[in-house]
Amino acid sequence: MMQESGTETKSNDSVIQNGAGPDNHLLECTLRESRSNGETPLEVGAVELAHLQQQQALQAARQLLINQQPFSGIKANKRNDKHPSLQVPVSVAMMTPQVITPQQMQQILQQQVLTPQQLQVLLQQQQALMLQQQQLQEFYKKQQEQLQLQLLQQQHAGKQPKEQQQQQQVATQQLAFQQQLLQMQQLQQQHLLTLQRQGLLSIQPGQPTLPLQSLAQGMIPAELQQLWKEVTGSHTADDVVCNNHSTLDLSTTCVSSTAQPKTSLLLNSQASTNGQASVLTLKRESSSHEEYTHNHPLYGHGVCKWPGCETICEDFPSFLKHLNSEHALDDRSTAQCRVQMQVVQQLELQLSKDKERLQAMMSHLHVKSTEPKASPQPLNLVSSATLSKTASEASPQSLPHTPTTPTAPLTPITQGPSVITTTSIHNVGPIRRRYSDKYNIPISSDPMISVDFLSLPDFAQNQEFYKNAEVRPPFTYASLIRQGILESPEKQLTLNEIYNWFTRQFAYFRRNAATWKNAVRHNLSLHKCFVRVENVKGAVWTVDEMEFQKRRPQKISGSPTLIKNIQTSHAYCSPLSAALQASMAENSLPLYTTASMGNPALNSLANAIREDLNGVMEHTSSNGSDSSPGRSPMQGMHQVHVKEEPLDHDDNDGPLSLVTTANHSPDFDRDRDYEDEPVNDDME
DNA sequence: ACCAGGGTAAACATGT
DNA sequence: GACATGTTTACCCTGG
Repeated sequence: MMQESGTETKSNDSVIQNGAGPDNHLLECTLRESRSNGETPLEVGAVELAHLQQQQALQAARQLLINQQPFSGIKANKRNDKHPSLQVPVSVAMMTPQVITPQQMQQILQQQVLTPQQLQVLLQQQQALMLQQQQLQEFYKKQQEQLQLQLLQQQHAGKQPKEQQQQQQVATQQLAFQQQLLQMQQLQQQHLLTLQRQGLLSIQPGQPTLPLQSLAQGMIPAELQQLWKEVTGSHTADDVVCNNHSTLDLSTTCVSSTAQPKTSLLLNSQASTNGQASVLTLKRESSSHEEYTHNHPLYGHGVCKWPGCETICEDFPSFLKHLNSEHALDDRSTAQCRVQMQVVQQLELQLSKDKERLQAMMSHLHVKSTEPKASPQPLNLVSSATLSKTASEASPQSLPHTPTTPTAPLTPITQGPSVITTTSIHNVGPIRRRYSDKYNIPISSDPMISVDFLSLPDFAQNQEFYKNAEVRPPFTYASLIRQGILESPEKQLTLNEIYNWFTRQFAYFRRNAATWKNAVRHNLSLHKCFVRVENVKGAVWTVDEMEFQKRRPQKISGSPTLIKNIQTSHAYCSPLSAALQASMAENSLPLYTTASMGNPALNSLANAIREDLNGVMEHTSSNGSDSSPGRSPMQGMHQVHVKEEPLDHDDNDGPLSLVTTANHSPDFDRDRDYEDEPVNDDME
């Protein structure tokens, strides 16, 4: 048994590494490549860039999806280690970090300039973009396959007009989707630009390509329109007339005769390089030449950033010369500028659509983070005021050291599929006091609140977040251990299984295993609510729910905050009252059956009962011998001690039979009274 | 300042 | 002896 569990632990550890390591590895690789790209004078075409960035987004999206499942993500991570993204039919070149990589998001976090709401919105927008890109990419691939198939057919069967038409249609569709992909990419650029403009994201010196391209391609339509007016003058009116839409839909029929067709944009054709933007450039140069010398939107890394140009200019004067000569005011440049405006406009529209879609998705998923109500912040998105300290707490790197190290790096928060809701937090168990306030959990401004548990649906919902986000769960070890045990089908787990549960449910516990495992063992031994039961297979740990309830600090009546929260927070949905539990136990009901736990109605009822009793019993606990603040008022009333009878329960599979006893130790921990547990003594 | 709860580290014992 | 498991103690931090 011991050997077996030991093997399990080892394999589990390896799984942990596989689960967390490749992920980081992938991200690090992405970052590295991005940075190396920024330092490389060579450039790739926009299409290739778009493909690569879309693959990045795909990777991230896959990661998000994969991580929703406990173990599949580990395998997927392994797969990601091999960089399957490079198999896409694009030339493998340098990657420009125009997709907001997790590192960048982490950077944002570290800069502590984002409010949680902002961050949440950004993350979700990014996620939505990634997913949409994935869809487009898949569709694009299908179109590509179809095109190739038809090409083959054509080769064998000879060319026929219909097939040619079909082929053309497919090609057109493909181009359209390519354009969509490019637009998605540019949307992300704009997204990033918005971040930059808001000062939320600073671009490191090693990544000059990013801001330049973003600036070049992510201009706000209003600015472009103004620019357009300045540059084109009388042409503007024609544009408006020409537009089929009220916006800047500059179709190819509208642009001038020398205008590039739509495909030229997405294919990044080597359009002749002369354009009217140079006028503006000159205008700017005349005003503040120095200012734009190193920050010209159209110049970066010795390369002209005019769309489709990429002419190498050794220095800024040569670039200016090139700009004046090649991108002068002519129809072609005008057309290019129009196309760019159109792209920007469509990006704006796309962004608004994506926002709407995001809202719909969130409302569908009952995500509460964007609710306008007070302090609906997700757990991981702490307020900026407390970000630093919380970050150190939440950082997996900070796990081994003491909580007094606020300088620890911020946790790389991987965006999880769900967001922590305040209601569900309290369903788990006691919130770790020192973290609860930092996490800005509105409901628990009183750290002594003891709303808890037995709401596995809610808990599972939050678990989805913690499975992916390396955020330290704000629950005590005892609560987590208990949750893990109660989630097990037999309400009992071996130590190793508890370990596995931790690593499975919390990305945070996939690191520093020695630390938290020690803490788990410590808590198991320390807290009386955890009962060790030996059977043939070995020792398993169970939860003495009454003991667990006893430790709950009860200051409900004395806490105006709590009272207020109770009134305003729909009673936390699910805590099962101790009274109800006791009643169930007395009636030989399966205390921890999944049915009872998964019944929201029952949980609500239990919660109401519990709250009422808490309020009533606060001052009626007549057990004078127990003045422990950790004692629940319920215990004075019931004095029911759920205890295990190992002799009665089947060694193999049967759930533990629960009998009630009348006596128990009042203290939850420290004074663990083993006389109360003759079973264990007997067994040991 | 004190206390309690919680986290972390570590020593130690025991069993495999 | 190595390792897993379990117990215990000590120290620290946080919040009341």
